[in-house]
Amino acid sequence: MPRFLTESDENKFRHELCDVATRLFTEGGLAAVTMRNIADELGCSRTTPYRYFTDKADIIATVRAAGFARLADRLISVGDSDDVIERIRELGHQYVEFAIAEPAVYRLMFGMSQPDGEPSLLLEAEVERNRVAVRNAAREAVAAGRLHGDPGTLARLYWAGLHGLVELHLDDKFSPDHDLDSLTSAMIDTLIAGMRSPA
Amino acid sequence: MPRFLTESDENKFRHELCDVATRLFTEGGLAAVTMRNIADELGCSRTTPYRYFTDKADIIATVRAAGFARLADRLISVGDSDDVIERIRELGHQYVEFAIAEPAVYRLMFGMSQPDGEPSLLLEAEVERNRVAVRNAAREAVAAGRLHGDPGTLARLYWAGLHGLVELHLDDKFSPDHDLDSLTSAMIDTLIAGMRSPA
DNA sequence: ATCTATAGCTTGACACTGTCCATTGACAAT
DNA sequence: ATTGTCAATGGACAGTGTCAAGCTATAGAT
Repeated sequence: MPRFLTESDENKFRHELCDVATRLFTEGGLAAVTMRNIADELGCSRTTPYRYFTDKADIIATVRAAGFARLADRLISVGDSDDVIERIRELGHQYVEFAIAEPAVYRLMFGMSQPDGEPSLLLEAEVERNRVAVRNAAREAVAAGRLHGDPGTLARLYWAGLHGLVELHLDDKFSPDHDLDSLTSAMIDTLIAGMRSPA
Repeated sequence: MPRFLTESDENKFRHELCDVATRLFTEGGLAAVTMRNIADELGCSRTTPYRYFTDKADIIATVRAAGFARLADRLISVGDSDDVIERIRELGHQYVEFAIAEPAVYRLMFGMSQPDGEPSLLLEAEVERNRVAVRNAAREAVAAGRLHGDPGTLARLYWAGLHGLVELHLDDKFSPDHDLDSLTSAMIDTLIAGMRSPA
């Protein structure tokens, strides 16, 4: 009988490949993420990854899923402050901080949604973790009477506002002289202020 | 002396190629936008476009610029209503309507910002037209005393909120049961409400 | 200790991409 | 009619993702 791969062996390889792909993308953009480059960096043949991933698309999806996982960890790490509003503020700042810390990955996470084939379940699960992190914060604020409206709607608006801010900043769509930090605070303040008064 | 190309000849070819590329992208995604496909659709050789465009990147940039031009036309077409706030509302709805009308182009416009080479001046100019359209509306509202804050900041927040909403919708990042129209109204109302009270 | 069946890896193709470059074709001025 | 030259073409070339056949090394059977 030949040598068999432990499940932890598979996971280890997948993890290492994911790290390499992430680094290649961060350093050289999508053009640098090539099967040959990944293989060279990993010290294996160019077709070896096909044992562990079905596609190159599968690899990209895994990199994106890992990014969403790190973002969700950040959002969840925002502890229960005594002030619910303050917690929402901190959550927003953590969101933007992640985007600034990993701009390349952030753009890959949101800019590569292609309606091809069946979507990665792992990716979908990690996105959901982010959803609930924001939704929980909104729900608590509404329950505490500090915000008014449908928690689901409020969560979506909050996420969208922050995401739009980050994307336009990363794409340099804003006028040249803008400070993302103060703009982030302004967005958070404006949204929260708008959510305070009953509809 | 050989046959020379009129400047209008060049513009005509460029325009037709841009239309073809836009259609190919809308129908088959980025993978369908290939020099050979464009050439076949245009009835010319695969290298002929290189007389009119420097690169494939130049072609993509032109398609994006045309998209920004159509969006800017929409935003500018929002007439001076007697109510400044109502004008801002209508501008927001027009923005989202464009994204829904041309989702593929919208994603190309915002999802293809690569820090490669020198940026297309035409593209930059069309983006600026969008900026001023939103900024003017914000400026007027502040001048009329209906909104409070720095007009530039308000314009950026408004654009970012709408853009984030559209992107998360197009990328299916929201929970399954959401209505973009009502979400758009909610975003507009929330932002405007938050911008009403002095900071 | 030897043999063998086979999981995992590798190499060689293939179709495809964008783009350069030499060649061809067609036309305006002489 | 000749000619000079711009525009268009088709043949390459390096690069891509991926399939398929062959190779290697090893775990279990003898």
